Amino acid sequence: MPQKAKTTIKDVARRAGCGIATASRVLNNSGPASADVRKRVEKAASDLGFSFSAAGRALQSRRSMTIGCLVPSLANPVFAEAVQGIQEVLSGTGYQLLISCSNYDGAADNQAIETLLTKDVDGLIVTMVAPDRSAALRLAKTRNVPVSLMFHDPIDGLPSAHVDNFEAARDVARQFAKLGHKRTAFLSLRFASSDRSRNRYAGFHAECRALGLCDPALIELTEAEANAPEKLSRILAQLDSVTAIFASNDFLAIAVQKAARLIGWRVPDDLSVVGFDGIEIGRLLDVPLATIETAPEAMGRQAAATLLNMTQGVAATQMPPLPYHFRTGATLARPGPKNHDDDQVAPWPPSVLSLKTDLKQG
Amino acid sequence: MPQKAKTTIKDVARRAGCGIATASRVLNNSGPASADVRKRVEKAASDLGFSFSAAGRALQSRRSMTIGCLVPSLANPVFAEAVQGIQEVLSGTGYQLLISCSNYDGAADNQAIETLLTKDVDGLIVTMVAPDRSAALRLAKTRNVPVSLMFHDPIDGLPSAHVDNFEAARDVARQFAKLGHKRTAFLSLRFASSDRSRNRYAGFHAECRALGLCDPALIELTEAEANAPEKLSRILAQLDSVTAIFASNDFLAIAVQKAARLIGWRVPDDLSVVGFDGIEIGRLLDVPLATIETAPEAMGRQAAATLLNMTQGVAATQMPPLPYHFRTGATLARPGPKNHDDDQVAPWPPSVLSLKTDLKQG
DNA sequence: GTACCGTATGGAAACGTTTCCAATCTGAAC
DNA sequence: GTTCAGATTGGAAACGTTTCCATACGGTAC
Repeated sequence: MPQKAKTTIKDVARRAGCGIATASRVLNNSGPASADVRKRVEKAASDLGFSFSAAGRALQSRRSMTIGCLVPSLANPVFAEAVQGIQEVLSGTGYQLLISCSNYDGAADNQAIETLLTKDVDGLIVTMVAPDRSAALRLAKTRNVPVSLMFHDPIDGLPSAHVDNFEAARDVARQFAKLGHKRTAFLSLRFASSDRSRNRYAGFHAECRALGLCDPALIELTEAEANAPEKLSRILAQLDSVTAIFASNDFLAIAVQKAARLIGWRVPDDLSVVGFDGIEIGRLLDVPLATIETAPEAMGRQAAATLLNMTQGVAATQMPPLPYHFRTGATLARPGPKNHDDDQVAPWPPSVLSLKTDLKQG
Repeated sequence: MPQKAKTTIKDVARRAGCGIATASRVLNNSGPASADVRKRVEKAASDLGFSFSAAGRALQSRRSMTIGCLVPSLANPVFAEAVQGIQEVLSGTGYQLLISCSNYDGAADNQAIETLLTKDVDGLIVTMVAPDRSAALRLAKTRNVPVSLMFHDPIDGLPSAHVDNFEAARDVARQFAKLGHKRTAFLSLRFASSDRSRNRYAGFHAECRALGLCDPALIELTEAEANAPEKLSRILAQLDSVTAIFASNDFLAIAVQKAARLIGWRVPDDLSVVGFDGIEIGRLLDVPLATIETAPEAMGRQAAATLLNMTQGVAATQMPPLPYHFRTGATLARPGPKNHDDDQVAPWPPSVLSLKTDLKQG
C-alpha cells in the first residue's frame, strides 16, 4: 500500500496556501486569480499529480460527461463501424462512450437502456429491436435524456441517422428487372427483430410488383442455417426457379454464393446474388459482391453530432437519410440459359414462405 | 419543462415518512428495517420512479462501477469481438464498459488511458501499441487501478489474455515446410505498431530457419497498398520465387489472393496463402482460407474475468495462453510445377525488404 | 481623510449517496 | 415495576466538486 488516498483539490489548495474555491477557479480557468496564486496552484497540482474526480464533478454539475450507446452486437461489423464513427466525433469533446450490446434481444434492449440511464448518461445513441414501443426509451424521455437513433427510420420525434432501406431495396429490384430476372427471393436473418430487414423486404417487394416481377419469396433463416453452407444449400435447392437473390446483408450474400456452388449452381450464371451494407471485404473478394453500399461510420458520426447538439439544448433535428450506392459486382448478371424458358409462372413450392403483405414500417 | 428535478432518496424518505438512512437501508437491503417501513419505502420509491444517482454513489463509495477499455479500432472485427466478449462477462455484474479507440496511434493510446483514468474507472482492459513503455499505464499502477491486457504477451506483471503468436506462427512455417515450400514471405500491416505482428514474424522466421527454409521476406504494407489490389499485385510481382505467403491477418490474406489472381497466379497452385485470426467469413468463402484460428471473444472474456478478480483484491493471475488452431483450407497446397526447379536459392531482388534479426518481443 | 469601486479571495452550502453512531423502542426476564 | 438486550431508527458526517456570497484589499476620485 505505498499509495495513500487520492489527492483532492483540497490537498492542492492546502499546498498552494490558498482556499479551495481559488484552487478550483485556477484549475478550471473559471474566475479571477492573481498571477502569483495561479502559479502556486499550478505547481502544487502538478507536484501532487492532481487530477479531478469525475464523481465529484458529476455530482456537483449534474452531468456525467458520458454518452450511452446500445447496439445489437459488435460482432456485426456494421455496428462496430458505427460505434467507431461515434467515437470519432466524441473524442476531444470530453464525452466518453459507455457501450452495451443486446444480442438482438428485445428484452435485453430495454434492460440495457435502463442500466445506462442508471449510470446517469447525458445522452443515448440507440439501435434496438423495437424503438417505437420501448418502455425504456420512454423513461429516457421522462428523464429528459436526449436520444438519437441509428439505422432506424425516424420514430416518435426521435432523430435517426439512417439510410432509406425501402428506397435502397427498390434499387435492387430495378437492377434485377433490368437484367431480365423474374423470379427472386429475399433472404433474411432475424426478420422479426430487425426493422431494417423488414423495410428492405418491403421496398424490394413493392418494386418487384411495380415492375411486374413475381412477388419475391421471403426466406427467414436461422443463425444455424446461415452459417452452415450445407443447410443453406438445401434451402436454396427448393428455390429452383429463382434466378436472383437479394440477401439482407453481405455476410448472408457470401454464404449464399458458397451454398449455391455446393449444389452446382454457378454465380452469377445460374443465380445472381446481391447483398446489403457494402462491407469492405466484399470488394476484395475474388468474385466481388454486388451490394448496396452504405456508410455505417458516417451513421455513427451523424448520430453523435446530432446528440451532441441536443445535449446543448438545441432541439432535435432530423437530418436527411444518408446516401447509399448500388455497387455492382461479379455476382450479378442476366439470368443464364437454364432459366430462359421460365416465363411461365409456376406456384411456389409449399415449403417456401412468401409474404404478400406490405410490411413497410410497422 | 414538465419534469422537475430528479427525485432523490431524500424525496423517497420524506414520502415514506422515514429517515434517509432507513430508506437507503431498505433500497439496498443493507440493514435492518421493519416490514412496515420496508413496504412504505418500496411503495414510495416506485411511486416516485426513483433510481439511484450513479454520481452520488460513486462519490461516496469511491467506485464508479465502470471499466475502461482501449483497443486500436473497432473496425477490426478481431477487436470488436473481443469487446463483445468483455461485455458478455461484465453484463450482470453491475459494471459498465467505457470504450476508447486509438486508431493504432501510440500517442493516442496514452492520451486515451489518461482520459479513462480521469473518469475514475475501476479497472482497465487494454490493447495498445507499446504497453511496455506506456507512461499512462504506469500512472494506472500508481493510482492502484488494476489493468488487464488483451492480445499482448504478458508484460511487467500485467496479466494478459492472449494467444502465443510466436508458437502459432511456427505452426504455419511447419505447414509450409511439410508441403515442400522453400521460399516464403510474411506480409504485414503496421509492423511497427503491432507486437502481435512482430511476434508472428519472429516465430515464423525462427521456424523457417530451424527447418532449413529460406529466411522469409518481410513485407510491410501501407494501408493504401493493402486495400488496392492493383498496388498489392505490383508488390507480389516482385516476389516471383515465393511460393507461400503468410499474411499477418485474414483480411490481408484475402486481399493477397485477389492480387495474385490479378497477375495471373493461381491460388493455391502458384501461390499458397495462409492468414491469421480465423475470422468467420474465411470459412464461408468460395475458396476457404487457410489460417490460424483464434478466439478473440474468449480473449475478451478472459481479460474481463481476470480484471474482475483484481477489482476484488485478488492478486493478478496470469492464465495460460488461449488455444489456437491451424485451420487448413483451399488456399494452401504443395507448390505447383512452375516453381519446382527452384531448389537453387537465388538472392532476393533488392527491392524486397528482408529482416534477418529475431524480433521476438522487444 | 473619506467614500467608493473593482478585483482577489475563501468560507460554506449544495449535489446524492452510504454509514457510523447514538437514540429510541420493544418485549422478556427479574 | 425495573432493567437490559436486541432490534429499529434517524441525525450527521463524509465523499470531491463548483459556485454563491461576503469579506478584504488596493487604489482612485472627491
